[in-house]
Amino acid sequence: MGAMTKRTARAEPLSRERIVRTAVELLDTAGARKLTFRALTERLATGPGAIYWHVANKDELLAAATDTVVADAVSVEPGAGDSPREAIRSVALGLYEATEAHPWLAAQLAEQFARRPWGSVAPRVFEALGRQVRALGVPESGWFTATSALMHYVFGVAGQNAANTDMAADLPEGETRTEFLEAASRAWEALDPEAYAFTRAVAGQLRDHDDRQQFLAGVDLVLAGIEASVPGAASA
Amino acid sequence: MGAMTKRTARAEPLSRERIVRTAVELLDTAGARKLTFRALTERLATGPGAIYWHVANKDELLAAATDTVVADAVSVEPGAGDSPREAIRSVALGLYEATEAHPWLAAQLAEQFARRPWGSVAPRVFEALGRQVRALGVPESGWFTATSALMHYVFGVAGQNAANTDMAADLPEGETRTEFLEAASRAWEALDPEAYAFTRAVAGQLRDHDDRQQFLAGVDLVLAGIEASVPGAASA
DNA sequence: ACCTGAACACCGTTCAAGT
DNA sequence: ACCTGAACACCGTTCAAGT
Repeated sequence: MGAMTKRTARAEPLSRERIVRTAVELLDTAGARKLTFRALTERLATGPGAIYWHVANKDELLAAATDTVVADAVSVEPGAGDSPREAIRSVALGLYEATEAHPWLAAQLAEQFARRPWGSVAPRVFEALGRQVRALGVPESGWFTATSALMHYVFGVAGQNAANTDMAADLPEGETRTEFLEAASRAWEALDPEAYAFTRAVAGQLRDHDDRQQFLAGVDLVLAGIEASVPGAASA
Repeated sequence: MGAMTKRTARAEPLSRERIVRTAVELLDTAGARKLTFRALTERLATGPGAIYWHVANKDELLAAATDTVVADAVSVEPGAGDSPREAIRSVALGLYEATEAHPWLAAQLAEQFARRPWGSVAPRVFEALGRQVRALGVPESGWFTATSALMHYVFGVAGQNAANTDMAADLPEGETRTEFLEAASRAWEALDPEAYAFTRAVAGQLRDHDDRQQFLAGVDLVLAGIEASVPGAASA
């Protein structure tokens, strides 16, 4: 219509922060595979060169996007009256919910943590979980092992559960989580009875489980293992 | 030299199996980012169309490559005299070592398991770990939770440790694992003393830990949590 | 049934040139 | 200091055509 053809909000000047924010939006709405510099330049109404002035490359952009979201998820302070155990559950749940809200996050968490453990993402998660591990009474020599185990569990599960949401936006469409689990469960039931006796026996649990409840059950399980290493404590 | 210019072994005809095997070789030697259809056609001395006749697309090729390697890693039967606990450790260690030998594997495991849990990779791992979980005496209602927790831990750690090897082939070169941990540890020590008190305190453990030993310590920790849910058993 | 290879529709990244 | 946008060197995938 008329002289103004650009439909993008243009008041805000380009900045690293705005680029990262737009990247997160694009990741959330279109999926990881659709985050391209082309799509970004279109949304921001600039050229690729402008983006490269603020951001070194795509890897750095993904790292920054991941960091923003994780910082947000971890920033929720546990309630003052919470036991360490409750605090760990709430930190873990916060990360779990972040991966639900941002289906691309889980894969990026794994990627970031693996490729740049010195980056900002790992310390954030490590710190949030580790403080509560310490409060649990774990001796200092066990801090690293216990916190690592917790973190790996959280990342692992979050990755698996989130991906299905991702698929809905990315691959076949209209498939709900229930249908997805239904299909997976049926596939497990169709496995060879001898070679896959255990997996077949557990197909029903795969079908009926509730993701969040299952996630917390696993956190409790790891917590039980950690608490077993606490000198004075009796098991809850 | 002379009339024979193609240096590739040509006796073997093209087949899905040969394509997958070549893909694994390429992944191992050149890294995940260098596995392209271009590189593949060159090594196999064909055109892309030939590959697409045997394999649907790149995703399927990666799935097949992952499946081969996992099948191999999991195929090692635990010793007849092993306790379930020892058997779990040896299955876990087998997967850990596979990700050490194939640095690209960890990321693919996460990917495969997330995007296609009905695929062949997940059941293989689930079955190998789950049989021992059952042998441990875990009640049936806890099989899924316990096995999932174990598997996620194994994948999580494997991912983190393997990536550094990957980086050596992929990003900056010449960096050894020790130097890598040294740098990460120093970065953790330089964090803000208030916001990152725990992470700073643990920087030394990051620097000094042995990957494999740490991995097994985590497995033991999760095992302790699982055993806490076994009715009759006393803790080891 | 199996393979060829040109072509298509994309990528991330660079860089001379502008303001 | 910040931005433009054409150009470069790639991708995965398709498909008419061959044998």
